[in-house]
Amino acid sequence: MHTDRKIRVRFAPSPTGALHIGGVRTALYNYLFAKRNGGDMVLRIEDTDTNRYVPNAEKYIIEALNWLNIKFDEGVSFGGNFAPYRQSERKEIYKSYVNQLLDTGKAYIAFDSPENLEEKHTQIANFQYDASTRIAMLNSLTLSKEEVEKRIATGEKYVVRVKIEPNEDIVVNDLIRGEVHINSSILDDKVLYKSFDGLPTYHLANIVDDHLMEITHVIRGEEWLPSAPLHVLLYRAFGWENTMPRFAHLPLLLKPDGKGKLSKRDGDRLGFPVFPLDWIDEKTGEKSSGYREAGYFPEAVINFLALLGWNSGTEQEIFSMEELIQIFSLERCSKSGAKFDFEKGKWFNHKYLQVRNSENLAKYLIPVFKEKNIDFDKNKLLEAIDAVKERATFPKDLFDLLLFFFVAPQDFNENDVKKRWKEETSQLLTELIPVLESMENFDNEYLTEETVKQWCEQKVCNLGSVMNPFRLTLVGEMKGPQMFVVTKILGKNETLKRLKFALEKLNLFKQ
RNA sequence: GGCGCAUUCGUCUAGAGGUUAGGACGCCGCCCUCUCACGGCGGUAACACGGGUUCGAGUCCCGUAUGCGCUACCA
Repeated sequence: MHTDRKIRVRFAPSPTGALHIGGVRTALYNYLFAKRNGGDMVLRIEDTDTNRYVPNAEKYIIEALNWLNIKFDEGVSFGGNFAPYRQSERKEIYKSYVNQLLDTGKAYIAFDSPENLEEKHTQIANFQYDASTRIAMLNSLTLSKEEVEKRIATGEKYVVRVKIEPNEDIVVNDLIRGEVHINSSILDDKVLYKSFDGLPTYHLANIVDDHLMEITHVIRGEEWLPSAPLHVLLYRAFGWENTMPRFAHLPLLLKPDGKGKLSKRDGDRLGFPVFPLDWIDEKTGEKSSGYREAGYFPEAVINFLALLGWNSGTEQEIFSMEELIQIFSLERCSKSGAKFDFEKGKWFNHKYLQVRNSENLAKYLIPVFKEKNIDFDKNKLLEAIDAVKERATFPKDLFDLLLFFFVAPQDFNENDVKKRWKEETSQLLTELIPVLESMENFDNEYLTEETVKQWCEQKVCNLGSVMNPFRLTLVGEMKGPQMFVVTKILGKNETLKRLKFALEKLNLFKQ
C-alpha cells in the first residue's frame, strides 16, 4: 500500500527516569530495522505526563544511546524537518487535531470528575466508560449544547474522550504476531485530552505525531498490543488509514528469576545492571548501576540485547552492529518473552574483551594505577595486559590479574606453599639462581625455557618441582601466564630479586 | 473478573508435517599443561497437558492449564 514511502521509524521514550534496558532493546531493533531498509530513525520525547516528568532523563537517554552507538537521523537534539520532536512543544498541534475529532463527532467532551468516576468504579464492578455507560454520564452527548457551553464558559474542567462505536471487529496486523482481532465493545472511551495540563494522552499524541512525522513502522513493546486496536480506530477516525504505520510488538524482557517483566528494582537485587548507564534518582538519592560503569563494552551489550528476542537463524552468535544491520529482520523476532540471563551477558563481554588490543584496555587501567600510586612502565603494562587478558571478563579484572608484575609479592599463598614448597625446593631454586644469572637477559622466553629445561634434565628433576615453586616466588600464588612470559616481562633483575627474597622468607617460614 | 499475547533443555534459542529434536550460556568430565585460565573434545538437560486432522505432529486445528501483558485524565 505504501511501499513507495521511505522507511521511517521512531524511538519514543518518556523521560520518567533512566532508560530501561528493555527500552534500549526497543531502540536497537528500531535502529537495525531502519538501517537495514535504508530508512530514518527518529528520536521523539513523549513528555506528556507532567506528573512523572524527570528533568535529567532526556539527557540520560541521549547519552546512553550514544554510548551504545545507536544513532538517530533526526529528533530531539538531532534536528530534522518535523520539529519540534518534544511532545510538550506540540500542544497547539494536538489541540487542532482534537478539535477535528470533536467536529466530526468522533470524540466528545466529558465533565465527569475524577471523584465521580472513582465512585462509579466502586459501585459498579468492571465499570467502563463506553457506549453502554456514557449515556448516563455528564458529557456533550447527554447534555444540551447550551449546558455544555455554559459549563465550559464557567471554567469547568473537562476531558475529551474518543467515541468508540460498539461491536465492530478490529484487526491489527502485526508484523511479528500476525492478525490480532478484537471487538470494539471491550474498548473504553479513552481520554484523549486531559483536563488539567493542556496536554493530550499518549494515544492521541502518538497517532498524530506518527502520522505527521510520516512514520512507516511502529516497533514497540508488547505492553502496547492491547491498545493497538484503539490506535487503529484513531487512524480511521482521522481518515489516515491508508498511511497507517505497520505495527510490530516486541516480546517483553523478563526477570531472570520468578516472573514478570524486568523492572529497575531487579538490577540491584540480583547484582547486575538493568540500565545502560549509572543513574541517581534525584528525589530519593537512590543509585542504580549501569552497564557502562560496570565494565561492559557497548558492543557486548548490543550483541547480547540483539539476541534476546531475535536470532539470525544461523549458529553465529557474535555480531557487530554492521553485521546486525545486514541481517536483521522483524520476521525472525520471537513472540515470547525472554528472561534476562546476565551470565550470557558476561560471556559476550569476555569475548569482546579478547578482541580489544592492549593499548585500548590500558586506558581503563592507567587511571587505577595512578590513583593507587603504583609505578609502572607503559610498555610493560601493555605486555602484561596481553599476557593475562584471556582470564578477564571486565577491564577491571585486569588489575588484579596483572598487579603482581608491578608489585612484588611480600606474602605467599599459604595453601600453595604447603602444596608446592617441598623439602628439596630451596636447594633446587638456589641452584637455579646461577643458571638464570648466566643468561644475558630473559627477552626470549623460548630461550629461557630451553635453558631451564636443559638444566632440569641434567639434574634429573621433574619440571614441575622447579616450575611450581618458581612461580610461587615470582607471583605469590599458583596462577598467571606461562612462567617464561612472566620472567620476560619482569626482566632478569626483578626475577632474581624476587627469587632470592622468596627463598629467604620461605625458608624462615618453613623452619 | 474481562480482553489479548505467549508456551522446545535451568536460560537464550534452531526447527515452518517425516530430525538420533541442533547450537549457545551455565554446570560436569576428559585432553592440553609449570599454575590459573584460554582452547579442544565429550556429557548433562527440553517439545506444558488433553483431544483431534494426517500413513505420520515439536510443527496444523480445538480445548485445558500455566505464565505474562493490558484493563488510569501513565507511558
